[in-house]
Amino acid sequence: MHDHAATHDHGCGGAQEAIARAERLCRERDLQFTRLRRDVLAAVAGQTRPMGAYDIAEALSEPGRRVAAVSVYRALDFLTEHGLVHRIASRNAFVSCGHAHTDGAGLVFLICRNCGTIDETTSPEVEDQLGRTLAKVGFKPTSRILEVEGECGACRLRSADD
Amino acid sequence: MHDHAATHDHGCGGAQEAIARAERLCRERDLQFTRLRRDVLAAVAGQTRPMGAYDIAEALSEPGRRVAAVSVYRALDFLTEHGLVHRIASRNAFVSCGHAHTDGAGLVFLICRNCGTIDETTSPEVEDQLGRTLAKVGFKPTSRILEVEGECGACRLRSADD
DNA sequence: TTGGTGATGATACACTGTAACACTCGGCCA
DNA sequence: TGGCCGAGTGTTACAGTGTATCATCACCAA
Repeated sequence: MHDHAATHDHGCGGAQEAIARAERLCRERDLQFTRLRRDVLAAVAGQTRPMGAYDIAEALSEPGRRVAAVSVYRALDFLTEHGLVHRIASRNAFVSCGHAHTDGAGLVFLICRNCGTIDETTSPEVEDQLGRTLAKVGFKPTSRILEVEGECGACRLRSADD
Repeated sequence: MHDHAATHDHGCGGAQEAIARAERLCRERDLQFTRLRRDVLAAVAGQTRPMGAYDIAEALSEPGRRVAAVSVYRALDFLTEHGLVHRIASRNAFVSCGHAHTDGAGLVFLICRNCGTIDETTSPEVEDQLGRTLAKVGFKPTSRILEVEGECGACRLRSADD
């Protein structure tokens, strides 16, 4: 397959997998994977675009059940804390984690200006250089966010077709 | 002095310099550096921590003059557009640009968890590796944000003193 | 049973950002 | 001179994002 490690494994099919991984992780760590948390994860994992907390709340609400945004935020706190979803700071929105990795280190988010999808990769080289740069200025990192906006591969091909 | 290129030149003294640079830039590009824009820049440049738009509005308001947040946002739009201040996405806040560079490319923001100050550097090496990584996955970048949270050099020394 | 803990529901609120409209001020042109 | 136009600003209202607080429920342990 393609030569880049991390690509869309969100998108409909990805939701099943994301939930399976979450269940496994919660069993291992003795955490509660409740219905709300599962539903929030499913909603986020069913999209290739980032969802706002209020979007999620609306998506989960139905005639019989009203899910308030605050509940969604709590579920998202849980999910982000355990690396199952990520927050996209530049969009105030959330995406499900496409990786199987445990710690959220070294992630790069690729946000397409055209189609809005978010892809996620890691780059040890970037990580490495960044670590070196930080060491040089005497800064001890605990977390970092790296978000790139631009045009994704699919959209570039599509616009080349014109 | 220290071996890292970019360090605090905000902080009180930096405000004068930031304004001087802004005036120069606006003259060059035939832009209006109005009182409001100058005051907003001064407020931001007088701090080493990021300021929220509402903080700025409050700081500029006095008995005789009420500055509404929306006015501050407009001034900030202008200032960010021309690279005079930067928005810190992870904090919904703004800092004045410590560099003399023109385009906002390759910036790294260092946010201290302890004292809250924000430092700014650039790293061609990180930039370079990131470009390579993006090329590999076929993503064409237009802008990026890179924000690192952790402990700054000053705070590390201070905590080592204990 | 009682008490504690973690998750959820519900309301209210604080903070962040934008839309829409009116007004002023300066420059420009008839 | 007078009128027009555009940029900047003031003002109000509102949309979107996130948190504080308290009540309730389920579950487990003493």
